This record gives sequence, structure tokens and C-alpha cells, in this order.
Amino acid sequence: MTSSIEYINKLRNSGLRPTKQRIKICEVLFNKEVTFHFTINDLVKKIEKESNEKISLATVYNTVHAFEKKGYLKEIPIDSNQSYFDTNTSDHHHFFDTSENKLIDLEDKDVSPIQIQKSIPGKKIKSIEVLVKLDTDNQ
Amino acid sequence: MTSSIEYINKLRNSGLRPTKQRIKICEVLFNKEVTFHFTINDLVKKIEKESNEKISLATVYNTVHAFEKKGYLKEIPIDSNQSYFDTNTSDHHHFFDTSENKLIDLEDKDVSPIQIQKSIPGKKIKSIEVLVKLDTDNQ
DNA sequence: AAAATAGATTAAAATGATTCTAAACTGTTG
DNA sequence: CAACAGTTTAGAATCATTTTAATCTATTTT
Repeated sequence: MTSSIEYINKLRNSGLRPTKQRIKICEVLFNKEVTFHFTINDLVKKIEKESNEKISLATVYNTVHAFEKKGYLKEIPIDSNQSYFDTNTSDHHHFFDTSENKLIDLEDKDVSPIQIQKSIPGKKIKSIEVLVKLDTDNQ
Repeated sequence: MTSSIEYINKLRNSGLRPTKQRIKICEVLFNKEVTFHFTINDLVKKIEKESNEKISLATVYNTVHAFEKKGYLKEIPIDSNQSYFDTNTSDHHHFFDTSENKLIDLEDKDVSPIQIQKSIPGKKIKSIEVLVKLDTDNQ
């Protein structure tokens, strides 16, 4: 449980004005003991459920992108028609259950360390992400 | 260089009728000594450049999906607004250059072997893919 | 080889996620 | 409080992809 004052500070310190909408989105995203994955659509539903005021869809998009830019959210690469985000911004990998379109965290200890022995001149590695696709095991 | 007769057989053997359009797309995709990555848009441009007849966009989509289903193409998970496909269907990983939106193959020998120590009941692993994001190295 | 049929192609419309626009609103600074 | 810059908003626009339904074609049947 984090109080809104802390979100206000966090936002101000990031150069983002602490608006009512952003604070509400912080509460929905970060006021949890566990991290989770979501699409914009999921987030909109969550906001509706957890509050009375409605936030415009454009604002939800703006805010998620602003938070991503500041490093408070991570987008997860999935070949899907919608974007998936993660409130866990630490270095970790994912399962993607293709039968239910659900993401599951893989802790770092569950994946052997990954080393890349190739480099591209003029480019630097920004991230290394493993996606393990799962399917129903119909024996 | 593969002759159209071989594509016709390949298509027939997969239960796909060897139509003029599918044969042309086979030629554009598979008549190369090297594998490559493409978006639907890239493919349409390639077809236009390499032939006179025009293939409807819907057919290009249909065909790419049919080929993917048959295992002749692989979709690569990228958090982008368009789908990327690979004519190299072998098990391998990728760099994604975020400044140019370009994919680069990583050979298997360039990535340390990956082991997943976690399993999800009732699910089996379908694929393990590493995406290494690159950015311009401004010193 | 013509007829029947199942599958494929097509242009155009529909869909759906995301982005843009421009007007109204609000937090911050002096 | 005034002024300004940043933010929110509804609705329009965009763009990749999918759907529709009519036409066409490869294959099978007769």
C-alpha cells in the first residue's frame, strides 16, 4: 500500500505533473503486492472496476507510454495485435500461454544465464528477453 | 534456384492448391540462397518488383498465414504494430535493431544454451525465443 | 472432356488497436 | 491571481489485419 503522496512525489520527480488521472493509474498499477501483466484494455477495465471516475482512453495510452518511457513499465514483445505491459520492470523473462493469451513470469533463477557471443558494430544491447511459448499438453 | 514444379509439389503435398499466386509467392520467398525477414508490406513490394502481375493484399495475408501454419514461415515476436516473418524456420534467435526496425539473425552458436527450470502443469513448451534489442551506440 | 464441387482470389468494406487533433482544463511559477 | 506550459478529452483519423460475398480455378466426378 503506497499513499498518493508518494505517487505525487514519484511523478513530480520524474517531471510528470501529478494529475488526478495519473495518480489513479499509479494506484491501479502499483498499489499491489504483486506485479502483473496487462493490455490497455485490461487496464481500462481495472480502472473502471476500482474507481468511479472514468479516464479517457487517450489518457490511458498517454500515461502508459509516459510510464514506460520513465521506466515504470515494460512492454513485452509478443507477436500479438495488442501490446502487453509488465509492472515488473526488473530483468526477467516470460512464458506466453498461446491457448489462453496469458503471460506468466519466469524468474531469473528459472532461466539459465544467457550470453550473446555476437556484436553488431555501432550498436549496443539494450535488453535480452526470452519468450517461452506454451501450448496445451494434450498428451 | 528451385523450379516451379518443385513448389507445385510442395504445395500439393501440404494440401494447398498450387495456384499462380502461391507459386509466385514461393518464388519470392524461397527462391533465394539466403533466408530473410519481412513484413507483409515488404513482401508486397518484393512481389511487385519481381513480377508483373499484382496479387491482392488479402491473398498475400492468406498465403503467408497458410505457409506459417504449414511450417514454411515463422512469425517472430516483436512488440511492434506489424508482424514480422522469417523464412528461416529453424530454431534460432534474433537481434532487433530498434533504431532501424530491422531484424538480424543470431546463429545458435552465438547464444548460450537456454534451459528453463520451471514448468506449468498441463502445458508444454512450444518454442523458446530470445530477442536481443539493439540501440545505436552513441558512445 | 464437360459438369460439379470445393477451395482460392479479389476488391471493397469492416474491424480494432493505437495515434492524432484541437479545444477545454489544470498544475505550476512568478 | 495571471500567465503559461503541460494534460485531458471526445471524437476523428490512421493503419495493419480480417471479413465478406462474388467471381474464378484446380481438382474430382461423371
